[in-house]
Formats: sequence, structure tokens, C-alpha cells
Amino acid sequence: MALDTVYEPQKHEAAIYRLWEENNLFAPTEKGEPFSIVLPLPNANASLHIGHTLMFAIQDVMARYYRMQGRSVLWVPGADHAGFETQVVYEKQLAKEGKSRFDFSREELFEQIWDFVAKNKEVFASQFRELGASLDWDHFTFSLDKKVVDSSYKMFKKMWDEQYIYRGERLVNYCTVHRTGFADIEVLHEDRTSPLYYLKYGPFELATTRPETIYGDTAVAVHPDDERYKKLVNTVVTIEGPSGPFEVRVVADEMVDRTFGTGVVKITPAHDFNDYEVAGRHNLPHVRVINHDGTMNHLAKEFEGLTVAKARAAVAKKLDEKGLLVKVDEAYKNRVGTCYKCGSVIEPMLLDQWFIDMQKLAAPAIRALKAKKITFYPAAKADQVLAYLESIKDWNISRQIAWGIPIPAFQNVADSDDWIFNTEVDKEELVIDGKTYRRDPDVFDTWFSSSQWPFVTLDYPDSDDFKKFYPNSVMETGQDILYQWVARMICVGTYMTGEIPFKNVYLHGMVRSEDGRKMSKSLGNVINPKEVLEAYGADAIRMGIIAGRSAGYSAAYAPGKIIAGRNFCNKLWNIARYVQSQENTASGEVTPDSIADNWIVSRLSFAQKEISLLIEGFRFSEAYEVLYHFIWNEVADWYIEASKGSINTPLLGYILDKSLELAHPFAPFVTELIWQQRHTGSFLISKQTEPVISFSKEKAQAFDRLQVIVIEVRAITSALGISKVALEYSDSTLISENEVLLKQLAKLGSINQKTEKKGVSLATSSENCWLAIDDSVTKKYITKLEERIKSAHQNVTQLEGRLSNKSYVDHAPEAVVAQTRNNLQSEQKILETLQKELASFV
RNA sequence: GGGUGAUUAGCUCAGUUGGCUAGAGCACCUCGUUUACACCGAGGGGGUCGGGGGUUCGAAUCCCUCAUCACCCACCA
Repeated sequence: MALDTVYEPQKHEAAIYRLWEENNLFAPTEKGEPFSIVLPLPNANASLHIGHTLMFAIQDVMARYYRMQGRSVLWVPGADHAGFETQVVYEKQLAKEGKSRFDFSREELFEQIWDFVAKNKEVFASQFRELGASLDWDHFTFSLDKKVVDSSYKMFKKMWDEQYIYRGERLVNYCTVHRTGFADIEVLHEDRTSPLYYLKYGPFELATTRPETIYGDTAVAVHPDDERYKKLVNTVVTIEGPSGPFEVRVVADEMVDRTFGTGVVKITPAHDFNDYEVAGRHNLPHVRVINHDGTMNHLAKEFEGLTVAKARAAVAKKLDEKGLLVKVDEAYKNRVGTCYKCGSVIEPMLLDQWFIDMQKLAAPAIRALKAKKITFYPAAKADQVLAYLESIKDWNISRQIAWGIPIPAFQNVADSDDWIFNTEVDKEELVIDGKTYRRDPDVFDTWFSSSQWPFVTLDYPDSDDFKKFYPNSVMETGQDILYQWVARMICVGTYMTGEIPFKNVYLHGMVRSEDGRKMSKSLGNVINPKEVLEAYGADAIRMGIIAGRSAGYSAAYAPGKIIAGRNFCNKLWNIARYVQSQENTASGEVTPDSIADNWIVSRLSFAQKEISLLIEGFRFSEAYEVLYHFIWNEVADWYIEASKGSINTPLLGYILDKSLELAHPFAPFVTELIWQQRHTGSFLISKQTEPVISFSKEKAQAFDRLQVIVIEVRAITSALGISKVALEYSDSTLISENEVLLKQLAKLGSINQKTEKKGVSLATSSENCWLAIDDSVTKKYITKLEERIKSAHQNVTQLEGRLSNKSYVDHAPEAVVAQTRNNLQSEQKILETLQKELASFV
């Protein structure tokens, strides 16, 4: 069968994936040490982005590598309902139709989003396949699957019973546009310029960025040691406000910074996190003046119905009119919490929510981390997680949205403190013992379900899968969700199963745009992986995205590396074409014979060991480099070229097969495709790696020495612009025994044994040999020769300097010194030869 | 305000415990159609490893310091 000269991935990739899938080759094997990894579940609301490519490439390299090492590999695919995220995407669609989520009941909305997501799940599952991901599709889990919901309910119940969960009215980060609360970690803090208003406030003057919340003030705070205000502490003072006088208590609290403004703070417990805490310490009432939609309520008197921003300006104006506004610092800079989806200001809002006591939940996780039970790549991330968990605050898990897992809790309509656990969430009301209970309309934070991923996907607690594959071998994910996901999985996994959820965490950085900036739709610098995939193929994009990346670091998307990947596939393809064209004739035993044979087997042996070490050490980019170099520079450039002189067909076939094997984790499609042409009825994906055949070290080293001759001949002939030169030598068995090989590799005209030197000596080889070049041509060589002498001279001087340093000889390890001596000796010999050469010309 | 990281060739980046003359891909220059491959082959140019100081026989690598740029965390009204 004649193969195209250029490899076209588009023609073959889909068929190869189908072949794997139809033969059920992604499923874990019965035997073998388990290796398990769960895919960080992509959001079910969007298609693939370039970051996914990196994630898939790394994880698939591991899955395929360990599968070929005989491990029983389970790689679990999934999709996240991504509650809030997805609802926002869907709301945008509704907006295009002129509708809003508030036009529907939560049940109606849930149904609609369900249909919307079902379509998307199909789309991205097909995209995983296009990248060659060897995921076990039978284990596919969607975060709203029954088993995830059941597990979430079980966990909620356990936490409730064991008092890890409490319900309470707390100040919560709230987006008034999306009308839901968030966890602290979801809030984006932005630098903003906000006017700082200096107000006359009863007997005080104070600075505030929020004059509109004055209607919710229930105290004014000063520092306990502040002499200026000491007399007023614990008194009740009358404040003239925008709509008339009101009374507040003066409290002393350490929180107040005496140097800021006037050292006086108005306390609005219902709308500020600091003030809320002050109120807790001093037993102050909470007065809510802002509605959930971000407008002022009736307590704001004539400002009722205005948005916060409008009310702020209006109240300030009113205060000014009443002579209560002292001054305004327009250039005041502060940090403001914003909604990461719409950018609107997060309003601290008093809400009844479910919270997890994180100090309690994190304690076992902290112990596990301190005991170094989980290894992080990069290692420094372990300390970051630890620091995060040690200062963690309680986790608000209630979300006021439709798209998510309904919270299985019902409240007694007659007694607001009476809550019961019940999973009949399809009912709005339950009547139990004559008492009526109404369902909590909220849903869980998405991360509440996804934090269970390592065990819920394995059907914890009784399944064979769980027993075999938990804890997971590796958690590979983006460093951007270290806290949101990785930290929570460690907490939740340890809490539920009593064991850490995974042994290793490998974090990849972000794929930035070509200019090094963040990729974002608004900047218009997003790379669409689908286009790259279509242009270069999956193998190319996988290798290109892995190349030159190390754990935890973000790096720019580099198209040159994708092209290199594409070229590498073509190289493999053409190596195969060549080998197969030679194989038509003979078959026989695979044994290294010539020095080239032994050399390539020694290089193969080195590459196989090195690649293993690097992959197992999570150094994927370096493993890829070793592979690339072995196949391109050693197999193709040296061994195949050598084979054109004298060929060992069975060994050549073996080298090709082993190359395919080593490359398969990185370039699964092209390697399997070639494999299928060579070995019908067997699959490279499930081939088990065996040790490399044995070879003669002496012969391999002889080839090294032959290479030295070849390299110098090429350099001299290239510099002089001549070809087909005759090589002459005396007393060299290396040359006499390998004339054919040498002639082929160095493109020599002939090789002859002579007794007398006439021509240009080869300086770097220890063999006595020279190129028989005419005197008229050698003249041109003088300049080159002088350059070489200069550089050799520099090397000799440097090495002599090092060796004449007594401290170096005394202190450096013997091997290092010996190496230096060797280098000096060979450099001296080169210098000597070159100088003699020059002398003979002049 | 704290913390972490980065700065290596024109570009994008590697470089495990300090140790051969600091590497790769892309780009660049010269030559080349030879039994796979021009998505190619051979040869070549290009770096005082951000600046300064220190430790050491020896520093891209360890320490200090400065500069620039990222990112993360935090309750400054």
C-alpha cells in the first residue's frame, strides 16, 4: 500500500478513535495496579476552549502511559451543571428573546435549562473525542445525575446530624442583579475610585463611602483608647440625618483605625461586613435598608425605590443642603467586591442561609496536608492550600437560583426555627404530625456537589470501583481552582470517606494569548481550539500545548510549537513509509549487528528509561523533548541514514515499533494509525511496554566515534563548498571495518587506506585520517582553520586555568576534575592537530 | 497591607538536588532535489541567564538588595 507523502490527520483521526471506542479499550483492565484520575468536570454550558486542550493532553499522556505500563487505568469523564454560571448563560439567551428568568417559576426555569444543557453536553463530549482523550465513557457522570444528588443529600444529612452545618441569618455577599448570594471566594475585588464623604454626624465628624446606608446606622464607633472621644463612649447621641434626627449608641471597638479620617465610624450592621462584626460584639440591632433588587426600602424615607448608586448621590446632596456635608474626597481609592459575572457591586445582605462550619470540616484535611499525605506539583502549592484552610471562613452553600440541586430542607410555617431534613424536594409543602412545612426554595452551591467528585463518581461507599480506585492517583487541574475545588475536595473527601481523595495534585497554569495577556472574549484574543484542531490535527495540538510548559506556570499560546508538533507527526509518518518500503523483502531475528544498530538500541534504551522517569515525575514537557529528540535526531537523522548504507530490516522494524510505543501517549492518533498498518489484530493503545533488547556497549561507543568523523567531514566540506571528497586513513580498524557506513553518512566519494598524509587532517577524531583535498582548495580553508585554532586555544586556556586552581582540584568531586582533565587532553590534541595543519599550509 | 512567582537567543519557553563549552521549537543566514519526509537534509549566526552585591574551587541555579511585570489573599470606614 502506498502512503501519502504528507500525513493528513483529518483523514484518519475520527476512524482511529472509533476503533478504540468500539473495541472498548478505554475501560480499566481486570489486572494491574490501579491508576485513577477524574477529569475536572467541564461546565456543561459552553464548548471547548484552549485551556481544556492542555488539561486533556496532560491527563491523556498519563492515562495512556500508565495503561502501557500494565496499570489498570480509570479516567473518569464528567460534566458540571455549573449552577450559577449556566443560569447566567441561559439568562443571556432569554434576554435576546426579551424575557427574564423572573418571568418563570424556578421549576419552569430548571426544565428549560435542562434541555439547553443536554444539547451542550453532547457537543463537548464529541470534542473530547476529537482530542483523543482515552476516557472511560461508561463512567461518565453529570453533576445532576441521581447518584450525585443522592450523595449530596447524604452528605448534607450527615453534616446536619453532626452539626457541621447550621442555618442562620448572616451577612452574605449578594449580587442584586442576579439576586443570589455567593461564597466569599467567588467575589472579585476590584480597585475603584469612590467618593469619600465627610459628614457632620451628631457630635462627631466622620468619613464614609456610603452615606445612603445612614438609615441603617445603629451605632457609631471609636477606638477605645482615643482620648478625643472617650467621654462619649457608651452614651446615646442624637444625629441629624438627611430625613431628620435619630439616635445611636457610641461604642468603643478595636476595629477602628484612629488614623483613618477622623477616627470615627458609623456602624451599619446590615450592610457592611466589619460593622456586622462590631454589632455582634456590642449587641447592636441590624436594620436593613436595601432590598434584594438593589433599591432602598421604606426606611430610607423619600429615597425609597432609588438604586443604591442613585440614593448615594441624592442623600449626599440632601446632606449638603442641610449643611451636614463637610467635604468630599473624590479621588479616594478603595477595593470593592464585585460580581464576577456582571461586574456590579456586591451588596452585603442579611440572609437566612445554610453554612458549613469550615473550621470543623477543614481540621482533618489540615492534618493530612501537614502529614504530607498529598504531594503537590509544584510543591509550593501545598503550603498555599494549608494557609488557605487554616484561615478559612464558613462556607455559604445556599444559592437563590433555579439551576442546581434543591436543598432537601423544609421549614415549619408556624415556627421559623423548626427545620426538617427531607428529600422529597419535588413537593413544595409537607404536612407532618399536623404541622405544615415549606421547602427551602434554594439550591446548593455547585461546588457542594463537585467537591465530592473523587468518590461520588466511583459509587462510594460499597462499589468495587471505590475499593479499587480510591484514593485517586492524581488530581490534575488548573491552578485557578486550587481553593474552590482542590481544597474543598480534600476537606469533603476526607470527611466523607476518612481518607484523602487523591495522592498527587498536579496543577497546570493558564494558556495565555500569544501576546502573553489573559485570553478573554472582551479582548478578542481567544484562540479557538477547533480551528487549530482542524488545521493541524489533535496530535499536533496536544504536543504543541505541552511543549515548554512546567507545572503551575502560565505561558502564552505558541503557534510555532503546534507546527513543530505537526511536523513531528509527519516525521513519524515518513519514517514509517521508509521502513515499510524496506520491509517488503526480508524478515528475521531482531538483533543488533552493526555499530549503528548497537548505537540506536543504546539510545532507545536511554530514551525509554528517561521518558518513564520524566512522566512519572510529572515533567511532561521534558519527556516530550526527549522523545522528539530521539525520534527525529537519532532515529531519523542518524539511524535511517545509516541504514541506507547497510540495512538490518528486522531491527529497523523494531526501532519503528518502539518509537511508536514511546510516542503513543503524546501522539496517540498517528502512532496507532501506523501500528494498525503493521500489526493487524493488535492495538498500540493496549500494548504493554517491555524492556529494550540488549546491545553491545563497545559497538555503540564505536558508533559515537564514527559520528565524530562524520560531523567534522560535513563541517569542512560544507565550509569549503565541496562534496564527494575522498577520506584517507592509516591504521584505523574503526574506519576499515565501517567503510560503507562512513561513506554513506559523510557523503564521501571514496575511502582509501594510505601511508602518507596529504590533505586536511580531521582534528576531532582520534583516528588517523584526513580528507584528500587539493592544495588549491585548502587555501580557502585557512581562515576557517584560524577561527578553529582561536576557539580551541580559548578552551585550552580556560581548562588549564581551572586545573591550575588548587582549590578546585582539592574541593571539586573527583569525577568532575577527571572530566576536566579529559576535556583538556582532547582539546589540546585538537589544538595541536589544527596548528600543525596551519603550519603545513604556510 | 500581606503573600507568591516571574525576568534566560528576535519570539514563546525548558533547565531535578549548584558541576562538561547554558538548551528546544519557531524565526534568521549559507548550501543542497541523495533509495522516507521541503511539514525535508547538511552547515551556521545569535545569549555578560533583569541590575548590583554576597556565599562557594565553581552560581541561570543558594542568600541579600534594587528594578520591572504578573498573580493570589485581606474587613480599611
